Parts: sequence; structure tokens; C-alpha cells
Amino acid sequence: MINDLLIKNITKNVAFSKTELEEFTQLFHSKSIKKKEFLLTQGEICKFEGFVLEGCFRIFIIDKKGNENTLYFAAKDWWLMDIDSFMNQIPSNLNMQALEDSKVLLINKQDKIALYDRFPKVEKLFRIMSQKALVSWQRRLINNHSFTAKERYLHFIEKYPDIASKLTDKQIAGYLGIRHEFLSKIKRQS
Amino acid sequence: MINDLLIKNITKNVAFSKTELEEFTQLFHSKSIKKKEFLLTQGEICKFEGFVLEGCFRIFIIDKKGNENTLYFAAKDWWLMDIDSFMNQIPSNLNMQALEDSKVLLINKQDKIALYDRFPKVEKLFRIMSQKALVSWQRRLINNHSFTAKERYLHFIEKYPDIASKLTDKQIAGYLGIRHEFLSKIKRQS
DNA sequence: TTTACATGTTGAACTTGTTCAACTGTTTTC
DNA sequence: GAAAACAGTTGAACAAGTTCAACATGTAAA
Repeated sequence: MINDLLIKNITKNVAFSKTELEEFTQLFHSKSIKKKEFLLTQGEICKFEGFVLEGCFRIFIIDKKGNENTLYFAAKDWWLMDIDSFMNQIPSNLNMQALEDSKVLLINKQDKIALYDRFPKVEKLFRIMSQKALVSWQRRLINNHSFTAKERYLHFIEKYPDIASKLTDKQIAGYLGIRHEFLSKIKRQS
Repeated sequence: MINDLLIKNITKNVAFSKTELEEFTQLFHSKSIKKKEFLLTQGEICKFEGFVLEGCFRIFIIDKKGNENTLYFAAKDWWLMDIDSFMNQIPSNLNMQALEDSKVLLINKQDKIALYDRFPKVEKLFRIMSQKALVSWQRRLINNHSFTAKERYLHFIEKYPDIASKLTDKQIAGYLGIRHEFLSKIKRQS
């Protein structure tokens, strides 16, 4: 079944009954995105929260200097959304691009609200998911402060080898917060 | 009333009835912390979630090089907690130090769980709070990647003048992710 | 299959930020 | 009120990371 991965993902955090899970997953609709195409581009309002079934996405911002700054990569079994744009219905700063042919499950705002209202446990689920994400963002900032680019690079390819293998060096550099020329120099010495 | 600030803070995000608010706030107990004393030190398990009534705290990590890396400052009307340590009852990496004589409201884990179970709206509240926090952590990481230390410094003192005025330059440097000697040089030129 | 365009590499000069040490000025503390 | 401890400043040498330009390589497209 197509929703197995989603069910497995959510029940890791909160227990749901079979019927609850059915109602839950029915509100998601699947969408295919071809390599290099965008699920969201900056300026648009983010009308969905998404869960990756297949493939991989790069979520990035283009900053004032024109650099592509990658917030995170969302591979299979990851969530992707612009919370700010979705919650407040304001234009997004984010771009979400498929790195390969991908498939996602999406839920729109009304259905998400309906889900929250129908099952308080969904609030708990997203509360827990957000708090876990918070912890990893805090860690990432500290890592950026305490480690050199080389250390961060080695840590990244060790921790996420599957994602790293799908990326160009430019994209990895955009995640590490360095220029790709410098990443090239780092790789030479290591 | 001592709890007015807390009530105002939570009702910004979720509406509660008067009786709900009473039950909610009753589970918090207040604690005074003298300047330079610690609400939490690394190695301890974080047994509380806290809300600052008065004063200001610095939440920092000591990294492998021995540098004090500040995650954030929590002034009046802010929450402070080590989510990871609190949720999973594991030793904390964080230190929470009062920058001046301070007063906090604390809730322990059992009471927090009781609160979640009693009022599903509390799940919503902390879900929303966490998601908002997530957005600002994402922004902060991007800012760290796209701006120089000088730009980050000027941005910080403009955005948080009240907090900045309570801090030593060493503490500000620890938040910006630079050495205090360099901050001194930045200030000279600006 | 050739063209065109992206990605990756390298070097040289440059900017940003670090390190260490010495010095000065301020708070604590006894 | 003196001594100790800490915060801030400065300079010089250094390391980390950027910029720009030139070239090489790979890859998508016509």
C-alpha cells in the first residue's frame, strides 16, 4: 500500500488506531514531481504539508548575494513544508526542488485543520515532530559555530551518505554554508 | 497577579477559558534565581519547562574547544527548556545561567503530561510555539550563512536592544559565533 | 554527434575571523 | 581598600574561507 511509509512514520511518534490511520491518510493525495522540477518556488504561498514517498528534494533560499542556501534535504520518509508560509498564508521564501524523479503525499490547509480538530492526537504528533526538529536545528547551528567547513563536510557525508551521493558538490556546499570552490579544495586535502 | 504574564503569553497563541487558565497556571511554581546562578547545568537531567517572569537567562553549550556557545537568551516573557533532555530524560548539554536576579515559573514533567492529557489545546499551544520557534531557528541558520559577523552584530543589537544592553561583549560574541576579540575589532570600525 | 551549458578544479590575491600575548579598565571579593 | 579576577582593547602573525578568472570535464539537448 502506498501509505505504509506514512503510517510507519507517524506511528513512530504517536499511536493511532487502524480507523484513525485510514481517516488520516485519506486526506493526503499523492503527487509526482520530475527531476529538477519544483514543488514550491519563492513568492508562492505554500498550500501544503508534504511527506516524501520516493526521491529527494532540496529546500533552499536564494539570499541577497544570490547564493543558494540550502536549509535541508528531504529524502524518502521525511516531511517538507514551509511552516511560516503555510501557517500564515504568506508568500514563501523557499524553493523545493526535486533532485530526482520523486513522489510526495500532500495535505492542504483545510484538511490539516480538519485533522487537528478531529483528532487531538494529531496536535500531539506535530508537536512532537516539531520539537524533535527544533533540537536538530539547534544542534546544527552549534555545529556551524564550533566546527570548520571541513569537519562539517566530513560529518555530513558520514551521517547522510545516501543523500550525499545524490548531490552535486555545489548543493553540498550550499548546505554547509560555503562556496563550492572551497569545498573542492577541502576534498583535495582529505 | 503573578501569572498574568504567562496567561498573556499563552493566550497569544491559543484561546483558553478562565477556569482552564487557572488549572493551567496552578501547575507552575515560581522560583527565584540570583544573578550568575544556574537554573540548569550540563550533565543534569532537565526536569522542568520554564517561563521567565523577570530577569534574563543565557542558554549556552561549552563545545569541544572550550568555547561558550550561546544558543539563545531568554528574557521576560520567553520560554526556556532543554526539550531533548526534558522529553527523553537524558542528561542535558545545556547551561542556563541568570544574567541578573531573575524569577521563573516552572512546570515538571508529570504535571506537563497531565496538562497535555487534560487539555488537548495545550498540545496545540506547544505545537504552535514549537513551529514558530522552528521558523526562527531556520532564519538564524540562514543569517549565519549569508551575513558577516559585523552584519549579524548590528542586526542583533537592533532587534534585541534590551537584551543586548544586559550582556557583556563576550556573551554577545558567543551568540554570534565569533571570538570576543574580533567583536571588539568590529565595534571599533562601526 | 556536435553544441551548449553545468559542474568541478586550480591558483593567486584578497577578506574575514582566530590566536596569542600584552596591556588597561572594572568589578568582585576578602 | 587592596588584591584578585574578569571584561575589553589592541597588534601582529596566522588560518579559514572568498572571489575571480581560467581551464577541464561531464552531461543534457538539438
